[in-house]
Parts: sequence; structure tokens; C-alpha cells
Amino acid sequence: MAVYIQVLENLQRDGKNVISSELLARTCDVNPSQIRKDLAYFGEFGVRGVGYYVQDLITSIKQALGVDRVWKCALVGVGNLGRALLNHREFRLRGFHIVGAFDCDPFKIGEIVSGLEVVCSRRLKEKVDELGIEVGIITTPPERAQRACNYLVDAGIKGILNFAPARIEVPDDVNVEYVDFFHHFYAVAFNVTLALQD
Amino acid sequence: MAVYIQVLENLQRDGKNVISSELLARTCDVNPSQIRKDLAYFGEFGVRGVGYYVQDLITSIKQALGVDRVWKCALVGVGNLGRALLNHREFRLRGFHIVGAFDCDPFKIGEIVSGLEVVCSRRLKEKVDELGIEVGIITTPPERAQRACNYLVDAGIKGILNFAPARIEVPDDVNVEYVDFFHHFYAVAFNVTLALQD
DNA sequence: TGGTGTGAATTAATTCACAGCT
DNA sequence: AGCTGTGAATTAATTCACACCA
Repeated sequence: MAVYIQVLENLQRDGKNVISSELLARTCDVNPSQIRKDLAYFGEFGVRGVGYYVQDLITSIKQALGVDRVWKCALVGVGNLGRALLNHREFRLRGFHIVGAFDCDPFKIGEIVSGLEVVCSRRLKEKVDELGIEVGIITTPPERAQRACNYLVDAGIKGILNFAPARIEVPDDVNVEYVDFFHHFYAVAFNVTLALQD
Repeated sequence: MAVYIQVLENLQRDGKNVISSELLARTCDVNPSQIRKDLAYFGEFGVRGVGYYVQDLITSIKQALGVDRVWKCALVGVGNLGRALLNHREFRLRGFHIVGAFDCDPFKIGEIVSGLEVVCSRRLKEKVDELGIEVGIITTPPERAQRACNYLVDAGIKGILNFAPARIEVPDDVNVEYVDFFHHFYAVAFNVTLALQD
């Protein structure tokens, strides 16, 4: 779905108003019926004989995914990666506002990063309640990921993005997404290695 | 596979020498036979009645994936994200060495970022040959992704990581991996929205 | 006429269950 | 005795093919 949004937004930028599943499929490199199934799953967004209206489709998908609003996020772990994410303004553009930065290192607490004061991780619950935070972002080293996660879960957070290279345990009602771009590097390395062998 | 490496490296750090598919499955949150199938696909890494030796398994998987060596990479697009990646030393640790930084903006060319001189994208072929680069990383804005891609393909690169939010067209023998962490943000938003509705 | 939405057919992925080593 | 490797059974995902509607 995220891929479709991406492609549709680029189509919109290029001034396209209508798109067929056939064409959309070609750019996404998938089967046309795949696209129709995916889109029909959330509702009847298309017009028979015409295709999909790009602008309407973007709006519909975003609504269906629940990304047609602002999601307030807390970032835990103000290291290299954490700082990079805090400074990445694309997040705000996409509706994900990082409104709290947390770390357990006393030397970092109080520091201002990208306009946010770094707060002690222990105060997560307090801040989550105060600011109405719904999503947690973990950017700690792997060995501290579980602790960061526990703070987030205790604070009542139900959605977590884990950038740390470690698995974490959460209750059933908490959703975790693992973000690891080395996965993609490994995939490329593997495929290139394969291709070289033939 | 990348997940297994991640988990195994953490197990190793914790001093575990042997692991069963059952235990590994629990931490990865998958079925034990899934793990056995995946691992057996590349070779017989396990020992019946015992399990898998952690250190050996890491080595074997890395070998099978082709990540037991250094991969030289070129980064195209020295913007926000590009700079963040150039400064991220984890890449070097994992064997992915960014040895060239490219951009088409004359104001950026010549600038030194993280010890690398930014070079004009047009000189990619020359530099790829000179430095023995095998992997390309695209971190341009979406509208310039295809152009960056074309330079990489012309230079003979067979593996590309595309961080730009745009699809790109490549010949059949070139492998592209799309990296987009908004995908994960959308997934969390969607799942939390679903959970809130019930 | 042209392109969606969707049941049916096909293909792929996952899980089960157990033979076979150590 | 215990845990892997793997064919068989099951389940899920993808693709086909066409009815239906603008």
C-alpha cells in the first residue's frame, strides 16, 4: 500500500489525473489484478471503464490506512540514528510528528536536539500522557532496546517502530514494526553474488 | 535471513554457543520448521540432536548471502538523508563501505562530507571503474532518482539500493531494493487504528 | 469499448509429522 | 533422547478469466 501512495504521489506531481490498474501495475512491477484486489479490499475506489482518479485514490488509501491525520511520536535513544531521524523533516510532512526525545544517558538529558529537549527515559509515561503521544520510535543500541520498549509499553503506547537491531517482546495488543535497512543491503549483496555466479 | 543474523549476533553477545530451531523461532516469532527450512535451503548447518552452533551459523549464513566480504558502494544524492548515511559508521562495520559520494548540484561538488569529496554524478562511470564499486545507493529527491539510476546502470552497477520515494526502471540484470521506512510507519498507524476500532 | 471487482484455478508459502543422524 | 532435514498436507497468496458497469 505504501508503494501505491508513493507512485500515486509522483503521478500526481507529473500531472496525471487518472490511472488504470494496468499502468499502475507496470510502474510497481506487479500484476494488475494484484492491484485491483488490494485496492478493492478497502472499498470500491475505481470507476469501471475509466480507472482510478489519482487524487481521490491517494485520499482514500490514506484514510483507509489511518494516515490522514497527525500521529505524535516519541523517540527513545538519541544516538547517531536518533539524531538523524529527529532532523529528518520528511516525517512531519507525512504526518508523523516527533514531539518527544528520550535517553537514559545523563550527559544527553537536557541537551536540545532539533528543537527538542532530551528527557530522561524514566519520564516517558508522564510525557506520553501530557503530549498525547501514540507511537514510539526505538533508536537505542540493541542491548537497550528491550528496556526502551518496556518504558513505552508501560506508558500505554500501542505502536512501536524498532530501528534497533534486536527483537523485542511486547504484549499481544502492542504492534511492533522492525526497521532494518541492512536487510536490503544483504538482499542486494545476495542477488549480485548470485548473478555473478551464473 | 537478515533477522536471523541479527538475533544470532545478539545471542553470541549474550554468550550462547548453541541454539535450537525451537528457541530461535520463539525470539523471531515464527514457526520452528520455517527456520529449519530456511537454513537447510543454503546447506546443512545444524547438528541433529544438538541444534545450531551460533558462531558457525552466523559465518555460514553470511557466506551464503555473500556478505562475508567488503562491498564498495557509491552514494548518489548528498542531501539530508545522504549525509546521514555517509556519517553512519554501522555500514562499514557490516562490510558496506561507501567510497564515493556523488551529486549533480555544483554547489555541493567539491565539498567534503564524512571524509569524502563530493563528485559530479556525470563522473560516476570513471569513479566506479577506478574504485571498483559494485553497489549504488540512491538518496536523491524522487524526481532525480531515475537519472541517478541511469548513471549507475551506465557505470555497470548491478545492485542498487533506492532510498528515494520513487520507482525506477532498470535492465533485467540489475537488482533494485527499495528502502522506505514510511512503509513501516504506515503499517503501525494502520494496525493501531484497527486496534482502536475494536 | 474499456477497465474495475471478484469468484475460480493456480501457484507459492507455511506448517505438520516423522525418518534419520549424533 | 533430542533436534535437524525434508516429503506430504495444509493454508495462504497470486493470477486468470469474465461478469458487470460507466
